[in-house]
Amino acid sequence: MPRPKRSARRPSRPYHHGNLRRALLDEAIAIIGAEGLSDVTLREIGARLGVSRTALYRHFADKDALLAAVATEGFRALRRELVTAWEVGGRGDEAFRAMGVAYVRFAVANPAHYRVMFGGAVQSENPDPELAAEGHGAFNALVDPLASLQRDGLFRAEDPVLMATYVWALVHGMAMLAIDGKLAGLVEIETLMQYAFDRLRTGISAGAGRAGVDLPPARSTSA
Amino acid sequence: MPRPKRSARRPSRPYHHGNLRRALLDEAIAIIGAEGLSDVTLREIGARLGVSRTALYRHFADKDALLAAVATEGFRALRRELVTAWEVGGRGDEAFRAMGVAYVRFAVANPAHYRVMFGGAVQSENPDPELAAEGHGAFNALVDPLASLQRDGLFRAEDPVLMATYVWALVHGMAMLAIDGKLAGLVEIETLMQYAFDRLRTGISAGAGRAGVDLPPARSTSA
DNA sequence: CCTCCAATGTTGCCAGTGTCAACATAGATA
DNA sequence: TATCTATGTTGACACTGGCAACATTGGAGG
Repeated sequence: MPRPKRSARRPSRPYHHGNLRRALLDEAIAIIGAEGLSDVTLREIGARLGVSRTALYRHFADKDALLAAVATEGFRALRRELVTAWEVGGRGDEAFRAMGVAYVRFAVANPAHYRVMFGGAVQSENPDPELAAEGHGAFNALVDPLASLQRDGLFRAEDPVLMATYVWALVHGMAMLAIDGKLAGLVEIETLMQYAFDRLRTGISAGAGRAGVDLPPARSTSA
Repeated sequence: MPRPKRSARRPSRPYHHGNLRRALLDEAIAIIGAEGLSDVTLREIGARLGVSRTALYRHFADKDALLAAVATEGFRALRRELVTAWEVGGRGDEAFRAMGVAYVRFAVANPAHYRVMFGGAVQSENPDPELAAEGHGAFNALVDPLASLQRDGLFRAEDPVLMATYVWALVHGMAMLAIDGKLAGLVEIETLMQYAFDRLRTGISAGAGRAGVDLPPARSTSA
């Protein structure tokens, strides 16, 4: 069922667009957010920008390169969310939980975009250094706070990269299950998060208290 | 780059195949395992079976229905792995860890198939009751042992579905990160698993011992 | 046995996709 | 001003999933 294409070319735009690369990227992200990945088609992007379908090839090697750039933008935005949560939260124990919540909420709020960031559509072939760099950046937004909490004696003093990967797997898993609708009828994602972060804390915390007994009251992550 | 198509139709096969539905399914799974999801094309499947490209439509509504069936088979196989790990492992604490290891290894061994089981290619539209049922079956292979360990007083006595979902998110997250190559240069998946299951155990166990102190020695999951 | 029909498989065709080669245009540079 | 190069366009092509119309068959009823 062919959607009615809006936005035929603006009557009098110059032959050269000026900043087409950026526009293509933004339009792709917009479509992903509004319609979904399957509606991201070179022809559709071109049509919306009033530009021909192959104009894109002057700015990206191919469609995968465009999606890699989309993914890169995603990691950049995600890192911003994480850093904000950490700093606004007070850079402590609770702020770390807030980062986890922010991570999952980002994925749930932008499911298609989040899938592009992972999902084999991209990374398998050409490694795209920019994407890798931005991905590491987002990961480090997790590692650094964690190492800091270890230094403060709040978390177990273990390889912070290993611990961060563990935490990453947990939030990524919750995000993916939520996005793919696998939690329907089981649990609300917010409920799962609160439970998971409690159990996570018990698992990695260095604090006193017997295992199986909750640590001091701590909860406030606006949920 | 068009691959050379092998297996032109066998000279004298009867017009009616006999059990084409099963053959289509197996061939799709075979291609997914050997080449990847993007090589699963109706024409390719037909060619390999020496059957026309649209024969499939007498057995599946469309390509998504075929993939849903593939996913269903995947959940069935996964559940078998889990149940085996639990029973062979002795239905105890260690057997539970073995289930986790088996889960992640299944995904890593069959990455494309595992992606079909999740990944939006399938479940979003027509719910496919068979797929849902088999998915719940695999999930219950996790819930039941967990509830059993709770009854034995080994794990915290909490909503077993909630706890199982938490565990599921963790193994799913590790599996996806590994499959998507996001762990490259960070950690080996087996190392991550061993660490994660130690921390998980500390988090959900009801046992004595101070938090932050490892529980009694327990490790043997052939890794 | 024959007849007929529903199930199964095939062929022709269509719209839609990503991509390339050849061409067009225009901003910058000499 | 002349020309060069970056940028954008047009016309193909091979490939995909899917439908409609047709072909072939095995089996059920007479």
